[in-house]
Amino acid sequence: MTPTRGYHHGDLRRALLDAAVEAIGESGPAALSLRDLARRAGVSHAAPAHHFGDKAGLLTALAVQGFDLLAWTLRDAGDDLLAAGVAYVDFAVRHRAHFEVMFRPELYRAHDPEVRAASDRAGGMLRDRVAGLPARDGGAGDPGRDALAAWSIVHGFATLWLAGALPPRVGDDPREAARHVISRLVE
Amino acid sequence: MTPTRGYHHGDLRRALLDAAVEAIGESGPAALSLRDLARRAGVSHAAPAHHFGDKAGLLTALAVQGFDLLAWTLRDAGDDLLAAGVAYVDFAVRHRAHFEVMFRPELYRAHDPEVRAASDRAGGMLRDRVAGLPARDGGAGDPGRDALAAWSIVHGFATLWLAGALPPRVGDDPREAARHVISRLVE
DNA sequence: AATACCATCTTGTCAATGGCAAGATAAGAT
DNA sequence: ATCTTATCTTGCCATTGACAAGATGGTATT
Repeated sequence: MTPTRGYHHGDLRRALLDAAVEAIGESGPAALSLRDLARRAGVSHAAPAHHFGDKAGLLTALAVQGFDLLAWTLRDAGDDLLAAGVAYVDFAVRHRAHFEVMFRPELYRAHDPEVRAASDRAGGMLRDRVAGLPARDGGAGDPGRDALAAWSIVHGFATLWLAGALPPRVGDDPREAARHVISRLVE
Repeated sequence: MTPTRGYHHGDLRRALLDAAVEAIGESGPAALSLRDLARRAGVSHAAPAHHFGDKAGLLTALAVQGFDLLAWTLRDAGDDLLAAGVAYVDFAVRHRAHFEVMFRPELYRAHDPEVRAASDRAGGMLRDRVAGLPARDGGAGDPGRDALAAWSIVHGFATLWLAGALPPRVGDDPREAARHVISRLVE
């Protein structure tokens, strides 16, 4: 697969990020070990430091990747808020490792300009979808409040799903379950 | 304060849990160190093991404590769903350390019977409050769906608040902001 | 082509941590 | 008074994150 033969790996940065996604998927971000990533990539224990500085540096890169992925996912989901909400939940489930890091700012450098930029891009996508919401019956729909409510409900559902906190009744299809929950807000 | 003079601490278990709440409040659950807790309590580095076995054991005890606290908080908030929702968010902010552990099952033994029992008690409180929801206009309000939507929105808002992910616009009063968000669902 | 330069990766080391084992101390039970 | 048990300590080991110093190989300059 990877043409890694020589002294130089060739694409170690990407390999380490991929390994991190795999490792976090297995044991969560708290149990992540740089030395384990190095072993998975077949390099020495100090190789990751060169590319990311320290563990927070690696997770910062992962967070940037995650926010970008989320922005693209929301863009591709189209203009409909329900569809965007389902896509948000689907992203959390399919890219669990990224999602779990993104919203745990104590694990990485959340003030990093790249993180801010990518995070703003994703946030903008979500806000744009909320703007299409019909004003609620009787009241003037405050877009800020609506966006916050929409973000909260999809983020909460995704988080509870990932935490395994939901009762079995909810089923095993996150998209289907998310549709039901979100439609309670936007119907 | 604590009569700890002798060889035996007297109430080490409680002291360690208190220290854990303090430490997690400072640096999050991932950075928690048993040895640091031992230092804070003024005992040797191996003392915690006797009471909790290992780190997961200590966090399991903390999760039980947290779910019980949450159940009491919801009970005291009264029957109104809006009030219960605000209380949920308020709990997350005021008992941040407990909350952060409770919904991170990979950190502790989530299948522990004591955890299950306490978690069920808290969940029951929330469901009882949702049962009082008026059926939504036109459709038959499915209580399961309503409960899931209500839980999702308050949990999501609380999580985003704690993560510092919300824009400054939202203000600095979580109860006030939560009231606005939740009323978008229950109005 | 020879040299200098620099990014990449390795080896070696240190302090801190989690966990285990064995022992010391105190408190209560018989 | 002795036995038993719970509680806490000391000592130890493997693992980890971080740092320092060195090895390797590609790239630019002349």
